[in-house]
Amino acid sequence: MKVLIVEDENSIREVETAYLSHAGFDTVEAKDGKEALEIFPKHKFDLVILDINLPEINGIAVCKKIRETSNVPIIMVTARVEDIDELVGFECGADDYVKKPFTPSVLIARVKALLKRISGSKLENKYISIDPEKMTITIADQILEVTTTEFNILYTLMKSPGKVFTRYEIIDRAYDNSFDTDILDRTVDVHVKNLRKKLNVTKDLPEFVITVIGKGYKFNDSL
Amino acid sequence: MKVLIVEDENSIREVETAYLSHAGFDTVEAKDGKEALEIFPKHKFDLVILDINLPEINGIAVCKKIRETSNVPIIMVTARVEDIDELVGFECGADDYVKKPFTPSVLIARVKALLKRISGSKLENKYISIDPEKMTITIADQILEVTTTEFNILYTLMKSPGKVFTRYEIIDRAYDNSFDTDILDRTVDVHVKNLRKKLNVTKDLPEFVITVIGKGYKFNDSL
DNA sequence: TATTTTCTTCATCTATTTTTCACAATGTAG
DNA sequence: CTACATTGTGAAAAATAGATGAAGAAAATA
Repeated sequence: MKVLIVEDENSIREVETAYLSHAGFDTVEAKDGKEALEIFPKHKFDLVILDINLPEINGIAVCKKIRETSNVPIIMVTARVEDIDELVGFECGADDYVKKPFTPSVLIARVKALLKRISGSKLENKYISIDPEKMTITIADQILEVTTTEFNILYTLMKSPGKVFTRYEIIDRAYDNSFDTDILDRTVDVHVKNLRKKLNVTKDLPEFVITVIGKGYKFNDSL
Repeated sequence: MKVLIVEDENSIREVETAYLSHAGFDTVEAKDGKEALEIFPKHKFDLVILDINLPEINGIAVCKKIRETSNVPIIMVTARVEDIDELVGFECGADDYVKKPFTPSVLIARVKALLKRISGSKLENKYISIDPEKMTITIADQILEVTTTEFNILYTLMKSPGKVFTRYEIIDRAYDNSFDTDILDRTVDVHVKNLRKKLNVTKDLPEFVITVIGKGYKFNDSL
């Protein structure tokens, strides 16, 4: 788990880094908005912690800029409560707000909570919506009934649209860490077949699960 | 996997070497920047760990010098957080930064993470972009459909632009380590032919895969 | 325990890819 | 320029990979 910490005050930034590292996160620091935007595309961050009052480019602008290319979870940090009030009304795309001063444990708690929230959150596009909490798949206003395995496979693929998963990767992720699975990779084919049949509720639907011959499957990322 | 460790303090260098060796890496040590630049071209390193504060030639200069001839992954190490801040903004070409003091396990984790990140990362230039994760090739905003073998061949060549690969080297690398392949080398010609046809999406494109008569093929490195 | 549902395996069919081959085209050395 | 070697190419054959239906095993439910 990689976190980008954007904060101009050295002391605060170091504390944030120290605690997040200690909590097992990989951290990268940026001391102003310009630097943050330079660093951001060079890594694959799972979360961004962003101070609002930054020199040069302020946090809100950084947040909007990041949102142009990424849905990475963002936590905004500020000393002024008024900022938070404004921000919440004012759509900047952040996922959570934390008020300074905060204790490190509060920050860690918020980070973990956000990651958990995001990781289990709905995924949707124009055609399909999938809700892991309710374990439902909705297409064209129809709620589909799929099995747990089918759901997990679709959810795995859909979390990273376009990324090609091998059959073994799919087994690893869609089955609850059951490491000793000596399941044949061909089993995935059968689940995909059944899933496709269920997803195909109306005509004119695009192909959701795409076969990548010689590799595995991916979720259609051109939707 | 061969790692070059550049660090002037004996005790730290020894610890780094010990842990990396234990983790299965082949290590070579250099105790200053001058030595590093002498040793570097003599081996084929998969990664470089580079201290910033070195006598004579500092780490940043070493990094830039290495970058003139190689894209080897580089991890910069420093005791001063300010260094990292500066560096990240300041393009020196390193791929990751680690703050001293670090525990050995942190170093190993970063090394592994970096190698993983690099190994599966996108390659691109002005004309073409190739994404191993999505297994896609993009030219002039068009996503091409190529087979697994074609993709692997292009990816192999593109990872080392300008380097000439014999047909057998291509077979070795583009096929999943299936050593006992008794495939004719001319098969590569056919794949290259088909690949070229697919890459040729618009006019005015440069030649991507170049024939080196009597040797093999290389990726055009003048793009 | 009986019943139902889900999961896995297997055999078969179909689609796609990979390889080979023969010949054309091109490059190279004398 | 000729003769030889190497590469390009289209098409057929061979090999591989994926889709599918069905059946038994396993798991969940009643």
